[in-house]
Amino acid sequence: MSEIERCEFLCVHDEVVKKVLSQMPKDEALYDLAELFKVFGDTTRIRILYALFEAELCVCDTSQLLGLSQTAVSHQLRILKANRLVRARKEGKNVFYSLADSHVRQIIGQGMEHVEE
Amino acid sequence: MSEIERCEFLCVHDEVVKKVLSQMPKDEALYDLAELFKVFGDTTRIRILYALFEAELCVCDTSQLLGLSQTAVSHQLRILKANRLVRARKEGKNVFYSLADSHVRQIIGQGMEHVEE
DNA sequence: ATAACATATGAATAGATGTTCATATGAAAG
DNA sequence: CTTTCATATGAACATCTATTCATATGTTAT
Repeated sequence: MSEIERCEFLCVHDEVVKKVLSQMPKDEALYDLAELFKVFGDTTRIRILYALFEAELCVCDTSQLLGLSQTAVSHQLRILKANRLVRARKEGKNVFYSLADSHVRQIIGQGMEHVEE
Repeated sequence: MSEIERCEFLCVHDEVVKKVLSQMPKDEALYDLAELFKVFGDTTRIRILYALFEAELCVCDTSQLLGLSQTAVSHQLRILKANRLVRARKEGKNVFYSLADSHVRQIIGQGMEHVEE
């Protein structure tokens, strides 16, 4: 009898396991969810998002505001856009970015509440 | 005149910049926030958290439920606990973990909404 | 005490990720 | 059309992180 089987019969309450298994979202959804949070899980991106809380900003503005290189900001904005967290609006040579939807504020808001406790 | 200065005077609207700068949280808070989201940004940890949505589970249960090694689960639960996302309750040889507070559900819920759109 | 078991921990390795550097694209101005 | 500027992109490098393996801790039962 393997270690795994042993443990299963000792610890697991069948009903609980079945209940949990039946209510777990699909792996793909969980993967996507983790990918989304990964996007929030970087100081640079969080700072960019927070800056966009207050105003729409172009890449150049953002990089100066936050003391980052233009390239770094551009790379991160690309990731934010790919995950539909920001929107881009082109105006001449500039590209202005803004928050994409209300989820961004809500997710960050909840996170901040947790951190500040 | 450096590239940076050039850009600043061309793109930045002083009022906007001042407004954004004045409303940015402290770097420390933003760092902590990113650290928190980093915790959510891993498939294994998300799966563990979701499993705990439905029931309190011991390490062994969790590892079998999710098809992970005991060690991997233990390492991840340690991180979740350090970030106050789960609670531990010792009962004999077993340690039962459960969600720590309502923020966890809310943050994950918001994230799932965004992903499912 | 000793064996069996659940959990935790430390070190090592492999894979992922952010920044930088160099360069490309595309738009406005001269 | 050539220059200047804002932005984007690709490759390389350095750092971080999750898993595994080996082992330690602490609890229960014999």
